[in-house]
Amino acid sequence: MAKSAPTRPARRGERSFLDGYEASRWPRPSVTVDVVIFTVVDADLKVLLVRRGEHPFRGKLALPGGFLRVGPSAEDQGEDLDDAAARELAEETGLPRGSVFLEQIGAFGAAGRDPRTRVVTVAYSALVRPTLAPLVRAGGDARSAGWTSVRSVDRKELAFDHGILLDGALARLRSQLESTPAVFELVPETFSIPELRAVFEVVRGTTLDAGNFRKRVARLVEDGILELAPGKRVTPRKPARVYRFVRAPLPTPDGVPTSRTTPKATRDKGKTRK
Amino acid sequence: MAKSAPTRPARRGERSFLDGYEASRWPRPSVTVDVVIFTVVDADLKVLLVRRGEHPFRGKLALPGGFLRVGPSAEDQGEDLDDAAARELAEETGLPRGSVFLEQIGAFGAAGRDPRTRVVTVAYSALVRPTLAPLVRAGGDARSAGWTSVRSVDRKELAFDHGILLDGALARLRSQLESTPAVFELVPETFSIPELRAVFEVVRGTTLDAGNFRKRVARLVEDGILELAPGKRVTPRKPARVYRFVRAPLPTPDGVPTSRTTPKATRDKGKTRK
DNA sequence: AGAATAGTGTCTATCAGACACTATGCA
DNA sequence: TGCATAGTGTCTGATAGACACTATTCT
Repeated sequence: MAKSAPTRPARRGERSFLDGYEASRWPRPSVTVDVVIFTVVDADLKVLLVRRGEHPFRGKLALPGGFLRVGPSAEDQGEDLDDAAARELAEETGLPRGSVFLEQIGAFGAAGRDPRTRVVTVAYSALVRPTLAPLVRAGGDARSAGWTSVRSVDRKELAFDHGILLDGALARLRSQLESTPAVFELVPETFSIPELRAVFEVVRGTTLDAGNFRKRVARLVEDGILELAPGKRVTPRKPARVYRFVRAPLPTPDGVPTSRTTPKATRDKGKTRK
Repeated sequence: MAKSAPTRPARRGERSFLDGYEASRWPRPSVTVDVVIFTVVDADLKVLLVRRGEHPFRGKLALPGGFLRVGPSAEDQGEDLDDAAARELAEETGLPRGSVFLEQIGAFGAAGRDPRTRVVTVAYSALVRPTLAPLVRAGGDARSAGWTSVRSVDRKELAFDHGILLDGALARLRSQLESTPAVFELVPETFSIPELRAVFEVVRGTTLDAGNFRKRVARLVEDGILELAPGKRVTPRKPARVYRFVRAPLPTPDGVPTSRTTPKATRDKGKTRK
C-alpha cells in the first residue's frame, strides 16, 4: 500500500487528480518538533528544559518544542521540518539562527505518547557554545527555562516520552564525539587542549589521559582540522596555547566534510617545530 | 512555544482539559512511512522498488510505503510508527515479521515534497537475507515490485524525494557496516569468509584485502561474536568453512549488543588449534 | 621556592594495509 | 597436473592506553 492511499481510483491526468484530491479523509496525526539543546558549562553537560505551563504534564519539565506549522493548501504547505526546529530553537533560546549546530535525531511516534491526540514528534539535537549559553534568556514565550545538568535529570519525570528523546540525543552526541567535528560546537571559538579534553570527558563520562589526548589533537593540527590560534588562555596557573577549528576544511569528493577516518598515507615525521 | 499550542488558555484539571481538547483546529500533515529494503544478490546490492499505479508520480519508481494509520480518538490513537513500518514491510515483501532487520533512518518533511498535501514521511531501512530475497513476491497489493541494483538507480527519477531517502539509508548502512553487527542480516544464516567479504565489498563499493579481512573475522571468532558452523560451502572450487553470527552474545551493561568497540584487554595468543 | 598545570616522550598492544606465500580440492 | 580459490604469515605504519617525565608560570 504505497503513497496513493487516500484517493479515488483515479484515471485522470495528474492536474485534475491534484485538484480533486481531498486532503482530510483519513485522520492525521499532529506533528511536533522537540529540540534537545546541549551545552557544556563548568565542565558539566547541560540540557535546556522548560516547565510546562499547560496540560498535559502541566508543571513537569519538558524539552522545548512545538507544532509543525502546516499550510492550508497543497500550494502553501507551511514550513520545512528543519525550519520548524530552527524556529523553535531560536524562539526558545533567543540566539540568532545559524549560531547553533542543529541536527535531526529521529522521529518518535508511539501511539499514546501524547494523551491529547495522536502526535508524532521529530526530535532534534542542538549544540550551544559555552560562550553563548549565558545569553540564553529564560524562554521566549517562557515558562522558566533553564540549563539542567544532564546527570541529574530524572528521565521518568520528564513530560511525554522526553526522557527517551533525551537519551537518544545523548547517544547520538556520544557517537559523534569520536567520529565527527561536532564537538567543536561545544567549545568556544578558540580553546585550549585541556578545555577540549574536558568537553570530551564530560560527554563520554570518563576521564582521558592528558598525554594521549594531546597527541590526538596534534594529529588534528597536522591534518589541518585544527590550527593554532593567536593568544593564550589566561588561567590562575600556567597559560595554555589555544586552537581553533578550521572551517570548511577541504571539499571532499562527496561534499560531506569528513573528519579523517582515513589516516594520511604516511604521516610526516618531519618536525618543523624545533 | 511548547507542546500546548492548540488549546484554550485552560485553567482546569487535566481530565476536563483532555475532554475539551479539540483535535483538528490547526491543519495537520499526513504522515507516511517509507521503507528502504536492501538485500545482496549475486554480489550486488539491491533495493526493492515499486512502480506507482496512481498519481502523483504515476508510473515512476518509488520506495514501498504508506500512510500511518491514525486512530479516531485520544483513546484509540492507531498504530505505532515502528509498527506501521513493520506492516508495510510485511505487506510489500510477504516475508514473515521478525525475519527482517528494520530500523528507522529519520524523518523527511520538506514542504512540497508531496504535491497533494503536506506529508511528513518517516524513512526506515530494512535488511533482507539473500536466502529470503527470492521469496519476495512482486508486491502485496502490487504494482510490479522488484529488486533493483542500487548502482543503477537514477535518484532523480524516483518519486517524491525518495532518491534522498535512498541515499540516506545507504549512508546509514555504510556507517553501520564497520561498527555494528547489522551486516550479518545481509548474509545467509551460515556464511563463508569470502561470502561475508563480498557483502562488505559491495556495500562499501571497494575491494578488501582477503588476508586482512580474514584476520578481522578471526578476531570476531575469538571474541565470540562469530562461531564456526558445521558443514562447508559447496562451490565449484575448493570448499570454504562456514561461520554463523552468535545471537544475543553477552548482555552488556546497557543491554545494547555491542560489537566490541573495546579491544580485549590483551588478546590471548594461545592458539588452541595446532 | 613550591605547586599546579601545560606539555613531551616512551613502551606496549592492537590493528589495517600491502603483499608474498602455502594448502586444498575440483576439472 | 594445473589452477582457482581458501587460507597463512610477515612487515610496516598508525593509534590508544598507561605512565614517567620536563617545562612554565603564578603565588
